[in-house]
Amino acid sequence: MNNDSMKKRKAREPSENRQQIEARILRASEKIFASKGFSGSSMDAIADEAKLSKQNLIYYFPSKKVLYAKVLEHVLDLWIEKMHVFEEPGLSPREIMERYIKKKLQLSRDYPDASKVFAHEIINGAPVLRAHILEHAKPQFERDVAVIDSWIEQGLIKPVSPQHLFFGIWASTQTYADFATQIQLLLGKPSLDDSDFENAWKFISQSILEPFFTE
Amino acid sequence: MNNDSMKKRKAREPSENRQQIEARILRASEKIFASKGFSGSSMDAIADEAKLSKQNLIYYFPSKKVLYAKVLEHVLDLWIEKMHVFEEPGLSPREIMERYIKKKLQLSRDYPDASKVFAHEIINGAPVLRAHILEHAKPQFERDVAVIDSWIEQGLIKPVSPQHLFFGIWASTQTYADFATQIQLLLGKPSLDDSDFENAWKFISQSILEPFFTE
DNA sequence: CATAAACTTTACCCTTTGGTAAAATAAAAT
DNA sequence: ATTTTATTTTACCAAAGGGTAAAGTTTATG
Repeated sequence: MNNDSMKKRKAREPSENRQQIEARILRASEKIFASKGFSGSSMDAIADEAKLSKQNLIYYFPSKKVLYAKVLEHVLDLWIEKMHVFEEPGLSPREIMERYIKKKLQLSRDYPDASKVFAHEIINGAPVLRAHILEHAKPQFERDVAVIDSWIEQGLIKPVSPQHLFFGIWASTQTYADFATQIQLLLGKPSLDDSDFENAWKFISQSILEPFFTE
Repeated sequence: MNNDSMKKRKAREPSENRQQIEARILRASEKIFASKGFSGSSMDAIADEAKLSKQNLIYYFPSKKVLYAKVLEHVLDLWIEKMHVFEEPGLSPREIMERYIKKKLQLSRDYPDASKVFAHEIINGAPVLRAHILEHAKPQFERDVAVIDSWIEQGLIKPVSPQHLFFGIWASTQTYADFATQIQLLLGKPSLDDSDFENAWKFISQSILEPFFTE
């Protein structure tokens, strides 16, 4: 008895349209969750932002939790999965960290909402991400810390607490996403532009690369 | 017709008790707003935290907005009013900035909830603080920037973008309040202790004081 | 101790919120 | 063309959320 002979017809492939709609919803969700966090965001607000009805939204994503989980998946992919110190042969510690910091800064510029969703989740006590952080991010973090430590042992860089080095890098790069509003207001600009990120980069590299990663 | 002759007795002075209760409520509110932000926090949750009924809470503070405004007042007082660069005679730029950074770090340790409330407000687009930032914080910021600039002109410190210097200081100090959860999880500690703040200070002073504020 | 003022509790009320259920419509596939 | 399947809309609903109103209770003071 093969499929063709059965009563049931084969389910349609997810149409191009459905994927587009889901993507639209996820972008909208990310935006809403970014500004209000999980409990402050309503399905109605998300539906509005995605330009469909709340009921229709629920048709695509059955609950707010599911939606939030999906958004977090994207965030994690950007923030943790792809963010670690790559020890590529031929690259000096300085070059590796330069890439790391530039990439982090790039993420803040390109995905500020993802950064904010992550910030909300952490400020909130990481109710959803706690397990993932312990199981995936922490081991990765420890490997990255070990890399820095080995550089110190080899005398390639100046002694520094690798842990706090990372905390500092994350803080000073993510601030350009999470606290963009404050920065814009203080700089008197409607939004952050290339030059702001250029200046951010200059400062961060002066304060982190220069002191520790110069032979 | 003097007061004594009138029917109405004079209103009681705010009793010791009332002040204590209001303080308790404000602490509770700060805690709840810190973890969930304005729209994610409910009067019920705040009442619970402050150990009184919702109705009773409303007796003391007539609305959530009012409560939030009061909490923000405290936050602003700590974060902005008292935080600026004091040009005390006899102190070198390095000493002044050392104090500034230490104080900031102290605030993160002593008032993490205040920091988080502020973070929520900013991530949210500063709906309530916008005016205050423009009218008070921005002018203060510009004065502080001018101080740094003058140090650079006098050749007292290495050239640096004063604006981004402040953004970097704020980010790397506040992260120990706002992102404490993440830091705890990654360090495998139940809470941040003195040694963590000591290490944070070492790192920040190495990355900010050393490079720019060493003659 | 009587009474005004301060505080607390009880009853409501309207709106928002996250969802369920099912009816109506659109789009494929046979 | 017809029947499945996918999508959208319409009707509801129970719980939560922010308050209002007023009754009841405590406390201080004349």
